[in-house]
Amino acid sequence: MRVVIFQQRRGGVIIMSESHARQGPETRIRILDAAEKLFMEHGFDGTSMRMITSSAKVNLAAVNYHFGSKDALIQEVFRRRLSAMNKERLAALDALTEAAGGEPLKPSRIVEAFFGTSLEMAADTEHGGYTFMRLLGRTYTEPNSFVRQFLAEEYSECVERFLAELYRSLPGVPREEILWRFHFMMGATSYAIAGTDALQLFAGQFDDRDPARLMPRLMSFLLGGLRAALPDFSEQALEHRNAA
Amino acid sequence: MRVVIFQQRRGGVIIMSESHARQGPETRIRILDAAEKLFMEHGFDGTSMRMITSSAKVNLAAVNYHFGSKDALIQEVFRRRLSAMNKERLAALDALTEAAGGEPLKPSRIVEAFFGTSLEMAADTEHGGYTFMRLLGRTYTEPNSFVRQFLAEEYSECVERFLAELYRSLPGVPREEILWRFHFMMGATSYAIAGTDALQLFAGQFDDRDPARLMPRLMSFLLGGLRAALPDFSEQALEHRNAA
DNA sequence: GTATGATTCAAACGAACGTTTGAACGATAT
DNA sequence: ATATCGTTCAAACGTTCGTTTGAATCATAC
Repeated sequence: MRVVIFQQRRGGVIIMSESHARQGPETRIRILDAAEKLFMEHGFDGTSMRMITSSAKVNLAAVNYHFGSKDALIQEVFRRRLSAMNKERLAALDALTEAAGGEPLKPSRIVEAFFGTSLEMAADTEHGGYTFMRLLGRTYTEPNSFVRQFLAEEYSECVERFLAELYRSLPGVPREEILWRFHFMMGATSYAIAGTDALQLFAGQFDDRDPARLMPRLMSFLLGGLRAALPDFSEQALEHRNAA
Repeated sequence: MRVVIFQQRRGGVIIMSESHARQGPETRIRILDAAEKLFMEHGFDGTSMRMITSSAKVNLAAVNYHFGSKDALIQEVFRRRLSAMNKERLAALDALTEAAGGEPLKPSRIVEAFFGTSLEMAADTEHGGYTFMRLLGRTYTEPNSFVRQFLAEEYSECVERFLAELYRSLPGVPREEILWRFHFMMGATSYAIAGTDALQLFAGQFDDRDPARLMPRLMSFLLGGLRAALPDFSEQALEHRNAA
């Protein structure tokens, strides 16, 4: 009767390094990489254990041995990337606030620190960053997935700090509007990363997908939206809608 | 040996009206409504035939009898809504161009005609419009789904016409930039509709979800992004990224 | 009333699913 | 050499999947 403690994951790094790879790279990593790619392409339910293990060239039982279950594997796929990404974001924000010396930051700097990190990660096609960012984009829109709860916890601290800086940076703008616009910015960024196919389909002559140009393109759009004139909630808007 | 021709769907309306509803509303409609809701909540793969038929209170075999297969059901879920929505969009655009009498339209009008239609449909919680728009939002981000091909075909004509009007409306802006910004606008709108949970999670104090206010909110953001200053592709941008 | 043809129904089909099992393996420690 | 322990392996577990089947059920046409 073998008992495996899955909470060993963190300390397990030490064990792993002493251990021996029977067939090439570490099995855990191979599984995570394969799962990440397949989850991005086919979703969680559309990806079977057999697809993952055969793609990673490991035995079918390896996932349950190393991670415990399919759900636990999903969580680990997100954990290993999200934590680092949000740490990078917070570090960029810390650098900005320190350089500003107590003064409110420029909105453009805040937006660049947050969404620029997304784009940089998405530009990394060599180490799976691109794959992961597309997976992240499609996971946002899955309402009932248990991953949602996980994402919220992982994001909350980071988003709270960036929102606080945005509030300071735009003192004349109601916080509710900033919150909404932050939401819109996330949507635009998510599509910029994940939805290239969608754009390509109804626009055949579409060539310039140079990731180096995506950054200034997206930033122009985001900042234009963030600094746009405030919405008009008067009855004029209602008349306007009825007329249309 | 019973033979069922599934291509009867269109002419089938006549047959259906002569027919008799053995148990309340038409079985087809009940299935489509239940499937739409379940697909939105759990995705295509996460929704089983048994979930659909038990939710619609019909026999398990009813889906295969009326639609032929699960995939065909998925297509029909989209077809019955998408066609009407894009027709409405094109009608709105026709009304605008006619009123303008050959002159280029104002960008704000074009954006309102396209994305306003999305919001209006999403505001309809009584007839399933809201459910469908959320389903649509999550389907955009599923790369390998066969529905993607279907969506592209259904959208292409409509998007082409709106893009053409945007080009005419913004003669000084490179078409590639307009295309990208249209893409960004689709992302922001999709999140505005589908991603309310995401926003709520990391912003607990979030109250104002009044759909009547969403329209001017989103329009301000979209137009601000569309009319933003053009991106700077000079080497300055690269230096800037290295500095950050 | 009887034949017709569309629809519903309970039951079953083979295939694929996530997971478990116990033996085999291989490097390290004694 | 032998015992130990983490890992891999082939095989099987019970469950659920989408789909099919053939009989039962209904309103209509004759």
